Amino acid sequence: MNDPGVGGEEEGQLTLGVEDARRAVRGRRAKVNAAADSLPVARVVVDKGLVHLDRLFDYSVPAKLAEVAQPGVRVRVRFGAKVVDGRRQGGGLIDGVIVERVERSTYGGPLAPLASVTSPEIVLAPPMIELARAVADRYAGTLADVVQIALPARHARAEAEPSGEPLIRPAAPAPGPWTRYPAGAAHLAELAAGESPRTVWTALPGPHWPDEIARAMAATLAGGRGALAVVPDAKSVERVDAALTALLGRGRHVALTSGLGPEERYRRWLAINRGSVRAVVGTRAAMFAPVVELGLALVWNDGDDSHADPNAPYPHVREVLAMRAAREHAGFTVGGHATTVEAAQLVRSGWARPLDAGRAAVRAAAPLVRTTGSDLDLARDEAARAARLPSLAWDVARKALQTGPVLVQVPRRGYLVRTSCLRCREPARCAHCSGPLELPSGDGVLTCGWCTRPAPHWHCRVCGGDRIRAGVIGARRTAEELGRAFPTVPVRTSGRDAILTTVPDLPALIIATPGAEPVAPGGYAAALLLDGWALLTRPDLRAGEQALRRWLDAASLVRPAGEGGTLVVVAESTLRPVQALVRWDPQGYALTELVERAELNLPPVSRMASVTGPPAGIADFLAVLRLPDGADVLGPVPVPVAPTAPRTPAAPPPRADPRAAETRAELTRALFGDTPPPDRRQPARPAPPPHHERVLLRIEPGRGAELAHALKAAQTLRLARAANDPVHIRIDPPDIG
DNA sequence: AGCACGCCGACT
DNA sequence: GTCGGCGTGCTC
Repeated sequence: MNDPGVGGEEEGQLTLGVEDARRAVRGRRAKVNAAADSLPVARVVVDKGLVHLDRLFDYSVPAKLAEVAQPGVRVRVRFGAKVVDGRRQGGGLIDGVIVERVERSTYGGPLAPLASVTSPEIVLAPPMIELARAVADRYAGTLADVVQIALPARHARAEAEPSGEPLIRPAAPAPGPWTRYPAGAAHLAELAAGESPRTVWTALPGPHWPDEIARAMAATLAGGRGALAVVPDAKSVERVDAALTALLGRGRHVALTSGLGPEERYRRWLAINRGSVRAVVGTRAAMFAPVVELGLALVWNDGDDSHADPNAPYPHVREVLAMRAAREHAGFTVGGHATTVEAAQLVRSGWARPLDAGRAAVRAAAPLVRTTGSDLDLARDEAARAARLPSLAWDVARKALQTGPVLVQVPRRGYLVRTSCLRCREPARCAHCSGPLELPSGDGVLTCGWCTRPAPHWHCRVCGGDRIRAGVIGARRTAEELGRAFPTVPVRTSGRDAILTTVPDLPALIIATPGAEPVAPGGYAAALLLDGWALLTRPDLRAGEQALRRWLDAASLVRPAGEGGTLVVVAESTLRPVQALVRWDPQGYALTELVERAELNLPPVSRMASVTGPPAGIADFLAVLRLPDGADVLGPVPVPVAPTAPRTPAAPPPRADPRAAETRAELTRALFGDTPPPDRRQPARPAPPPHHERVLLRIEPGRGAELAHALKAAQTLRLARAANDPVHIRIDPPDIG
């Protein structure tokens, strides 16, 4: 505790109520612990403790902290103390942030004083607190949880350094690659003029998107405002960072990635917070970067999983940035080679407008896309057969390898597959609630995974077929197999654990999983997208959308058709995502998907939430829940106890404390000799398998806030009563079949 | 979540 | 009697 904090608490002091304190001040008996003269109460969000109870705690502000204890500063407070004879006992020091200063407390009891102000740095200015509050409400979470995500750890040394003067505005950049978009230059001009356009940007295939992001940011800077871009991974941060450096030089922007150490992270974050730097590119956590006077909030590739924060309450970058843009009157862009259904909804609702290039420009930039069925039509060549490579893929690869590298995209292992129509492969859905139909291993009755209704007379709502196909993932082609098929060509792999960033423009086979594709500076001569159907039959509402996004991302690394670039996708050419790829029409796909989701009452048109926990907890939660009119309850259904689930009650502990039992045994042995008394405990019953349930809640469009509010109220009520059988709430659950 | 108060069974 | 088990409730 030799931190240069400002102390306010004397050891063993008598706690004064606010009124007492003010009387003391008035009576000119002001002692060390007298409360501040004006706004003597600080409302504090505490960092630990009441994990789920979303409350602020009031503390009195000692006079000596009156100036420094501003809203937004970090403080230390005593928490959890007991009052004995008017004296506070126990209670540890915990971290918190002052949310506001008020004249009087609504709390009935005596207030403890702020123990100290950790530093005068305002790390959570009121607008950011309001944002955190809104995000917490949107996701039925707590302010403390959101603050924890938004604030980086403090580092005293970084804080002691000056952050430098804000730099002068750069000149507006040339439109550069934006000239390929009819409205591109105008969009930059709007940003530079201080306007706040909201756009859904469908990026042309090719390597220019980092430069395009950098130019949009630079235009915003030219208009005197700040810009924030959030991208899915460190690799993408590097690309945008490089483009910004090329455009602005050094010192005008920062990159925020999780790879930074705590000191450097906090140093950069402070530079942003202090207004020294106004352009920020980063990964997920950067969504809360306190850019001064935000003029543009941009998210790239919003369909990527990494944009969903893994910490409660699981805010999504796209949603948070949209909220920020609205609150801070900033421009907003969601961009990618693909279009998510959520982005399409932003356009359809009129909240954002499309920003795209038109058919001719797309045709000029995209590779030739060809499709081939998966298992039919295997190549005649012996080695290609062994690698299960269709003849078209084989031919294209062989030819392309004469002019450059060839990318082979293989899906990762471990996709679960549910049921689909045998004829058209449309996922089988429940006629009542549109949930995914599952085929239990025991009996053969099709059952809805959401509402548990059986579907014995299912028929496909697309083609009318009535035969079910239970998906099984075929054997994955390996790099070695491909290597044998092309023995003279170097084979390199890029995947989860070893990601290649770039590969030279030389003939080589590059095997990569989705998202890990390296960039070839001159573009790949060809790309093969294998196992397309495996991506498509994943038990996920977004399977088609995700597959298309991964294909488009890979396809964007291939040379244009005019330069011989060719893409082969191994999947049924009649499937909608495949057709969307062939036509290079991500927006059309997203729009169709959106219309369908609306018809089926599925997200993001309807808002959904899941509640997971032990059956007793779910039952109690539902009993307590006052659901808004018209909301649906689907389930509950049993679910495996997820590793991410809230504190799996690890194998029920033995009834009695084993150590106590042991010492007692020792004691009896010492007292009564070596013969232990008969053990009267019940013979160990086999522990019941851990079992959770999940219930889905659904509400019509536009009423998500009501649902979140009701869920949070029920959660709060239960937690106030007892902490038994805790349940876990998640708005926008990612895995709803 | 911690942590304390408080009310029932085994040992002395 | 007294120790100590964890059920219930509070934390500014």
